[in-house]
Amino acid sequence: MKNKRPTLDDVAKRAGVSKSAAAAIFVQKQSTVRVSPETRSRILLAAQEMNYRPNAVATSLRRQSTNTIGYYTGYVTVDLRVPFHNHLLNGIRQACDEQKRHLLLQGTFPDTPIEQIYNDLTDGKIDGLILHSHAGHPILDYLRQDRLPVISIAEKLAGFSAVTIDDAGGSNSIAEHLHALGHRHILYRAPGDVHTTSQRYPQFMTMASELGMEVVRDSHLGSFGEVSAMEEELLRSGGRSHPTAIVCWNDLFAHQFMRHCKKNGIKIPDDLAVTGFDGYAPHPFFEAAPAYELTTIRVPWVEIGRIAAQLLLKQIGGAEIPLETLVPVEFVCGTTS
Amino acid sequence: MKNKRPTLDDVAKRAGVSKSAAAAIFVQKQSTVRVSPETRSRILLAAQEMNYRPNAVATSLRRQSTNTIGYYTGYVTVDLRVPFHNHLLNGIRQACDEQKRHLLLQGTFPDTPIEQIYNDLTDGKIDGLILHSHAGHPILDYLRQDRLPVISIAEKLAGFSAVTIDDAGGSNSIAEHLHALGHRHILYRAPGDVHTTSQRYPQFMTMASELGMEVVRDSHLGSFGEVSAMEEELLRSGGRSHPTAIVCWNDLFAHQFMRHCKKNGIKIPDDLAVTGFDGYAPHPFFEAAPAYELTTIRVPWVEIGRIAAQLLLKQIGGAEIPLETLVPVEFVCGTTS
DNA sequence: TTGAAAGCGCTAACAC
DNA sequence: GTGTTAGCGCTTTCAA
Repeated sequence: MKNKRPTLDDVAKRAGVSKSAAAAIFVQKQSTVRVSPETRSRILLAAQEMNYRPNAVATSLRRQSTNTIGYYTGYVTVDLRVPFHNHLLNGIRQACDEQKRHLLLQGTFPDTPIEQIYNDLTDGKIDGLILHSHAGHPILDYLRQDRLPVISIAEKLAGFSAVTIDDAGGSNSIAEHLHALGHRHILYRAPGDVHTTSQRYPQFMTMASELGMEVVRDSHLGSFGEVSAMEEELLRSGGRSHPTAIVCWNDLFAHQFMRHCKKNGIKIPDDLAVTGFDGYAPHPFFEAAPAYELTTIRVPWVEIGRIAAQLLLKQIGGAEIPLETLVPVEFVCGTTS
Repeated sequence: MKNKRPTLDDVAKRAGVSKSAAAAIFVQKQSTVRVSPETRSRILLAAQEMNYRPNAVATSLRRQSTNTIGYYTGYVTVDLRVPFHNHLLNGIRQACDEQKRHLLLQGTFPDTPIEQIYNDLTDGKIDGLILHSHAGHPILDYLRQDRLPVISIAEKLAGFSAVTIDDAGGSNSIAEHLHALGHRHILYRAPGDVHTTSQRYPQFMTMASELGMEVVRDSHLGSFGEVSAMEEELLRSGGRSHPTAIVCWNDLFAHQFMRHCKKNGIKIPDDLAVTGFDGYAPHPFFEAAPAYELTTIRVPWVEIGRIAAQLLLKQIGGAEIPLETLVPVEFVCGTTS
């Protein structure tokens, strides 16, 4: 039973027809070749008897396309347990499902040389790439040399179309919200080196200044938002410019901070208000209710993944797609402010 | 810049050598063909000048293997936001990374006809499959006809190797734990139609009986573990056989139940003890602390994914692998019992 | 050490 | 309508 798999040739021979007659029946798109109903059923019978199924790799080689798209992040290796990745990839998958495409997660670790990554991305296994990276990342120059369709997530990158989110609008909402609550001294928690903050922080600063709030930025944090010595210091000192609200560039940093507060008996929002950014909607059924309902900006990452994949597939199909597609965000008032 | 990509032929021509000489240099495994150092560098130079990279699809066709494995679940469509899926897939990815393989998530939705799924799974795009399904699922018969290497997750399935978890041991631990706490009347929450419970429930029953506990099973639940009318009834009635502990076949059902308790003012664990099963370890940095620390059985799904992928890759490599690999679980005492 | 040639399994243009 | 044929880009055997 487990012999070599039959090829189109085998089927054609058994049905007593030529390869092209048989091919015409299995080819997705309408072939120019016409087959009489009688021949057709003879071929189908033969195929069934032999348990024939077309070989996708041969088809891909011939057609120069694989019906598969890829995802690459230039930040870290993909850990699917991280909400950002699983939400985004879930959206990408949805779009793939709808359009009967496949999603390839290439194997790469942090120390894979860039040429190797470039190779893997452009060696023909995928028809297009969803890219989560930032200006200056070495993969960009490589990809620009290539003809592989690419769409960027969350960041505009010269030479590629992008799906971006309304970081500015979200930052404004938070500034206005805190101002309305009477906060005047803010601590902004963000890493020094991550590019996403480059959108969120300046806008928040601008809006906060306009509203007459003072902002201190702490960028000496652990890469997962652990509380720094400077922060501890600032929180201890009870002076005039003691911050009353902690604005975090993302939810993770907010949760890290709240963990610290819990340990140290700091009451939220009575002693300090805390806000985040990203607002991964918990899965309606599968997630436990979080301990705090964070005030945050909800970014619809699932939807963003879907939109990006849909646009990419259009582009692969030869259509022009807009250079930027801005996805709106939503202010969510929780119990931490 | 963005011309057609050069082929091996192009490189060979430019270097003034034959295709096979050039091939010998790019082929992964040691070729029988030997090339002089001088020729070699001439070829490499030409390749570099033309920005040549081998076409993976052509290689796959020729080699009849793709360095890619797939994942299919026969239960529901893959929602990556569900901890079970993202933990398992994360483990699979880890193994793929380590061995420089790729992971393909095929596009399928619930109503895709089974033949279509079978086709997608066995049309040559993947070298092997990680399967999460149950006895009686129609895909099994199809896959058995094929030569595609398959490894099953969490369930023994005739004809395939499996990575299983110690459901029995975990169930025993819970029974003993509750017994030690003095519980004698238990409500067991499980769906009627899911096969995972077939391992957990009978074992729990056996152990509970041995210990002299009484168990009522409620299987008339919503598919996400919503509380049923019978359960409400049972909880209201305060008779002798009123359950004092609720054992859930998985964490999800436990969380659903606790949500109900919270709404109805039922105190845990004072009024009722609750236990789960699966215990997805929260990601150390990226997840908010859950509202309750559930007493549960921790199943190392990430590790299971890794082990399954490693075994599958061995099998693809031609090695014999054990028919069953049992992964131990760990009792975790939380604050809900 | 190098080159020629035969496929892997399929598609599509073209001739009958 | 149906069959023939030339590749897609690569690997590998075999002969030179």
